[in-house]
Amino acid sequence: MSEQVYNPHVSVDCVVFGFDGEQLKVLLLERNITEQNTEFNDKKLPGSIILEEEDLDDAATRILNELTGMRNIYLSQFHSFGNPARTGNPRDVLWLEKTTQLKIGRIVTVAYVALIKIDRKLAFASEVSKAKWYDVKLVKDMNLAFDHREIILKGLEHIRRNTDLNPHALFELLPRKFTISQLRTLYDMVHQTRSDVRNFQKKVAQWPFVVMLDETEKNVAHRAARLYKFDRKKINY
Amino acid sequence: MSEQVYNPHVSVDCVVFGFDGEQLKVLLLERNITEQNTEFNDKKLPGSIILEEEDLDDAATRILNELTGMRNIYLSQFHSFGNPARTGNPRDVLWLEKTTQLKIGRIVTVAYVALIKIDRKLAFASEVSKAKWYDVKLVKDMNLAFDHREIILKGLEHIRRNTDLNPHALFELLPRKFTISQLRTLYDMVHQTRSDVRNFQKKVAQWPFVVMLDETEKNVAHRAARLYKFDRKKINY
DNA sequence: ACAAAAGTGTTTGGAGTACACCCATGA
DNA sequence: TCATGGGTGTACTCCAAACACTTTTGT
Repeated sequence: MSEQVYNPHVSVDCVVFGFDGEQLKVLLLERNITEQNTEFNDKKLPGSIILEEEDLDDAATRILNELTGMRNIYLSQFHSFGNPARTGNPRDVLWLEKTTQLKIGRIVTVAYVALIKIDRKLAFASEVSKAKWYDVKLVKDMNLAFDHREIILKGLEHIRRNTDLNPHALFELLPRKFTISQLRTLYDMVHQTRSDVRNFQKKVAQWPFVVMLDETEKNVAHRAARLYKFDRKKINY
Repeated sequence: MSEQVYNPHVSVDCVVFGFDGEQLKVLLLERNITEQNTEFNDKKLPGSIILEEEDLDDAATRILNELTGMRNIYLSQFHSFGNPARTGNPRDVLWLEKTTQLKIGRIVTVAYVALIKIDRKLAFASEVSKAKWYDVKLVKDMNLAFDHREIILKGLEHIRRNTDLNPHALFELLPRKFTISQLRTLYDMVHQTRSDVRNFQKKVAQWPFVVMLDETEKNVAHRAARLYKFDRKKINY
């Protein structure tokens, strides 16, 4: 394996979405900066400058693996951000130079969306910084590094458009066995709609890739819901 | 205005589409390289490394303006390409270093799609290289620099998906006054379909932004078709 | 008068939407 | 038995698709 030389001109950021059964969440890292004896806290997207010999998709995969310990995550590139002003905040640049030990000028970042099952216990093996899930609705009022707010919002837009055309992507966010109402809640969350229970059942019934299991929920204080699974092989192209 | 310093790590490439009434075309530059007394010819996308203080969208706008003399071109970023192997051909790197006078390593390129009316006389003011329209169907068998074939094909995919959702973009490609059958030919070209004449008329009739004019074609050897125009203000959001 | 493309209606099936009640389970 | 969410059917509307003949114009 060759030496790990970084390329300090291009980075990759990942907008990692999860779903806890009720809300759409995004995974962010805490950043604590000590400046002249005062502490400053904000959040940032998981991301990194790329390696000199690394493809962009590989960089995104690496970042997610370093952060969560997972492989085979749904990833898709959605936009690049290169406004020179995005590295215009001296706090961000100083922090970067400290953590990377490199001289940092302008950085163009390529942003990816990742969808993961929130129930998998994440091995947050990583760094000093801790990863936590935040409700996407809170993003617009959070303190975020660089232009990460803009990136998150554009990532959201991207999955909305995208799951319109391929509903399959949604299943990356659900547990392996799920109920129709979990699916409906998620669907409505991303599409910003409130769909009718009966009509939604009909819609799902004609998705061949949603298959009914011979199982129901356990230990719920009401009628137990039927469980379903997603079968990728049954997608019709 | 500040000095024009280039950033040799990031470039922008534009996949410029046009429509001649029958075929979908892409605008390419000829590249002639003399190597050890033999000439080598191929084509490339209009593109350039970015300026140190330039946003990505601005770079795309600049490139198109330098090439065509036009402003207000429909432009949309669609993907970034960063495989280290994309600058793996020594011919490409030597050519770049010669034309830019810079030491070139790896370059990540951000690709844009542009749609223009082929009937506007392009002021191909530019460079030594000449721009010409090529049928997109020929792209897969052409000699292209870098990974430009891949970029063009991905750009095509992008406009297909995109004009599904906003048919408006199509009108960027048509002359100001057009017939329904020109619109239909174009529509079928991008969607790879053959739509029915009558059904298509009905579809268009309920697009408020396609407005009928009190004019017909002139000098055609058959019944003259009615002309229409596109009215951007009548788009319903 | 002929060649060439323009323009025009009707029918059918499938998908989306609106809407209200009974069912199963645990507490 | 009650509270909580699960699960089901019908009627209407709208859109997409299939399909063939007459009209206009130039040569």
